[in-house]
Amino acid sequence: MKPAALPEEIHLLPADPLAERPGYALRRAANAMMGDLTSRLSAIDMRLSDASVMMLVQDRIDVTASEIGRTLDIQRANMVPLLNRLENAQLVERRPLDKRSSAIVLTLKGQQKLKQIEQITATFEEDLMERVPEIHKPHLLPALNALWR
Amino acid sequence: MKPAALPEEIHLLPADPLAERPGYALRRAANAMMGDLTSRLSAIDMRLSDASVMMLVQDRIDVTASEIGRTLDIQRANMVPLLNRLENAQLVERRPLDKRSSAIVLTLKGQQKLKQIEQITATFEEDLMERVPEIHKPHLLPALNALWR
DNA sequence: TATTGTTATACTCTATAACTATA
DNA sequence: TATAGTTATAGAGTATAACAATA
Repeated sequence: MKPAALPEEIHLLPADPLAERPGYALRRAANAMMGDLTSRLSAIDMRLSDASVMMLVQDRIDVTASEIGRTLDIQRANMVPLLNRLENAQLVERRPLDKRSSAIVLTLKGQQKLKQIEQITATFEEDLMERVPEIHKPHLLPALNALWR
Repeated sequence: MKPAALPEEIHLLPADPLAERPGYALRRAANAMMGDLTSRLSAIDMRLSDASVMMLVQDRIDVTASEIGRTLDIQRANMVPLLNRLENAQLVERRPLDKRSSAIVLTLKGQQKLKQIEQITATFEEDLMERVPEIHKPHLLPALNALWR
């Protein structure tokens, strides 16, 4: 049985019929979100993927480039230029674990940059969730995570 | 006040701390969704953007390339190769409205293709929503639309 | 004067294949 | 034998700037 339309949808005319499609709405929402966050992070010379790597590295010890890639769904090959950029900016270091792999660790400068990243993302997430009506708010994250985890 | 954690989150250990971030979850969910749908649509030689254009054109009369672009957030310049592809595949026609703009209309073949698109997307959307726990389901679409509309 | 369609181009992100050195 | 790191490259998708013709 189809659930009844929720209050805030009733008055919306389908000027764009695609907006009723969950896949389309998901795509547009993600694009809007990424555009906004990309622009905010560019103020501190960070890309989305840079920031996600920095945040992941913080929480783990002896994490390798391959592990980061598997966790964040970034191809192993694409981790190389990404980490090179971060290393050239002296934000991370490669510390050899054995003769073929290295732990990626934040430098002091990297830890400072991470604080900026966290300020920006915290404000960003507030602004993001502020747009969502109160009734829907607690459902968004678990619904999204159900779609990919 | 922060709402209490919902039941299905309680047992989840934050193996990936980024999964608690709504922006990150939105990005991953959208990527997973797009990968799936892209692969399904490739079976009938359609891309995501092709399918969205076909579905939009169906519902409107005398819609121009520029209007489609504005509605779907596709640059005017990028509409040209897209529509050329669809026209070469004899799925749409350009019907001159005046001396500078044309209405984009589905051909008979295009209408048949659209039926295939609708079958695929309907099944896709069922599979997509099936992954979302019942309590969250009615909240997903309105929450997503609040993020970009 | 603003808009449409168009061309050409550049840039980012992502994917793939292959290679070596090591576990 | 499988995996880590790397190189090189190719492909999507998207963005920008410019132009002629027309509203």
